[in-house]
Amino acid sequence: MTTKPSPIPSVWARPQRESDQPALSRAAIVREAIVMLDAEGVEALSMRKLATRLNAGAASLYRHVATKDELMELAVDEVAAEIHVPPADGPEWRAAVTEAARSFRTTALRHPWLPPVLGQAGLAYLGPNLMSYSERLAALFTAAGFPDPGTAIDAVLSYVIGMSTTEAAWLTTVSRSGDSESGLIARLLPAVQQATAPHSHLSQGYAETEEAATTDPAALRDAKFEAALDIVLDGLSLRLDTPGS
Amino acid sequence: MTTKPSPIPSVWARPQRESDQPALSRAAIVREAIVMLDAEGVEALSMRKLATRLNAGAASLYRHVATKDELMELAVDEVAAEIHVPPADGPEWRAAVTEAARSFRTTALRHPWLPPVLGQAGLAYLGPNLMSYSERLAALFTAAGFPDPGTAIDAVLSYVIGMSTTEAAWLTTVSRSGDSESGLIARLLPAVQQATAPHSHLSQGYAETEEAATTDPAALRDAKFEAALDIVLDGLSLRLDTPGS
DNA sequence: TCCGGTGTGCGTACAGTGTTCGCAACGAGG
DNA sequence: CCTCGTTGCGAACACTGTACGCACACCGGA
Repeated sequence: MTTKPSPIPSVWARPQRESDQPALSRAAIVREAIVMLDAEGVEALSMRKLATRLNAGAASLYRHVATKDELMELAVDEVAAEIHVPPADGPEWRAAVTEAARSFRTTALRHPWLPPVLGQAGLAYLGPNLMSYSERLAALFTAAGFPDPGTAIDAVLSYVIGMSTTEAAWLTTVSRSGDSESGLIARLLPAVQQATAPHSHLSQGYAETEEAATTDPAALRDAKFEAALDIVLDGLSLRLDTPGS
Repeated sequence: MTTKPSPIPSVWARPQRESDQPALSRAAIVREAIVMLDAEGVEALSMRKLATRLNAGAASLYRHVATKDELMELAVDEVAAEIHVPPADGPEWRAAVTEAARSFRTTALRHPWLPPVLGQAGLAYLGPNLMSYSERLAALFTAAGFPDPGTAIDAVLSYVIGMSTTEAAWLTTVSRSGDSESGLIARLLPAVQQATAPHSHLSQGYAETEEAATTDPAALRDAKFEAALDIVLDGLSLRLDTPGS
């Protein structure tokens, strides 16, 4: 109100191109969007808040990005660049695939908004970084000698996506709760016990949950990821030793 | 305007409890929400539209449901009741698990909004139907004699979730495109070819895509699901034959 | 030196969202 | 008959994503 009281064009110091920030570019927008997503989650990202953070007006963003969905696709692909896949070198395929799977997971957990967005997006899959990720995975499996690399990719990638989705959802609720992971587990324990009470196998299984409150939950999640991944990789190795069909 | 021009309380036929619909209940709300979600997807569901469909005002819904997120959790759990798991009967575990996996997938594809919501939801997992699903899965794996049923569940469930998420995202884009599945594939082919051009392994792999335009895409998806599932199940069977550790 | 044209920033407005408040009408119990 | 707790809801609030159109900065040519 006090800063711009009159529309008098008798302006003294004109805008003079406030060169604090290096202007406004698609790259800068995407970068800052990712920062916001990481910090506060999907529902905290609004075009207006993002613009304010960039010292810009909301409408300005639309000069560089067609729509919020497109911005999301760009963010997804940008983040996909962080996933590391070892080069294809034949016999060491198991270690390499394990590394690729771990890298996907850590990226997904570093950006917990990623899995659900991936699950909605649709055509973000055509982004260059996601493309080159798939490409490198395919190269790895063909170099290893798999007769049907496509199915191999489906198996391990689906597993990794599913596991990461579940974990990311959990991490999101953790950070929304404002509590630590073990703290939330402890607070949740009564509810879980009550819910699992009528289910004999579950109450037995969720005895682990009690452990999780004492030991480090993150380490336990790591172990679970590795264990189930090993199952999938075992299944894969069968396809390699007996190249039937 | 013409229906309620004056606030005169000289009302003749009072509301008289319009008994077309059986009033308004949490169950009815959730049911109708699922109908809307199935028909038009997540972003088409708003409290106001939902209320209108139930011949009610928007605010009325909040008498039966605390928040939209809670409504979503209820919808997720309601839909989870459709997933079928065969009873645990020992040696036939492979067929039974396959059936459970297929049932999860068909449910997810019947309600394509489910996977992304599952990935955001957080504590929907404590709903009674999801609980009993997990319970029946656990029963199945323990009856089969797996030394570590938890990891077995992780492996197959993560795979199924990941695959269903990807497929559901694809089906969502298909239905948003207003085209048929093979029609959309055909229209998308140029873009895909361009995107995969610099990636040798991918352009080879996506040669299948050309097939998909001619043959039935749904059948092809079914086959892919089964093939990768078999890999996971092979890995599982190893854990059973050699009960190491 | 001026002069258009092009691209960028953005104030404003619109239609829609989830949710809250407070009031009206009802059915049941005393 | 009169209360009381419950249910429905009109209106309002604080937001959201996005379209429109104007103002201004820059730049190549005259």
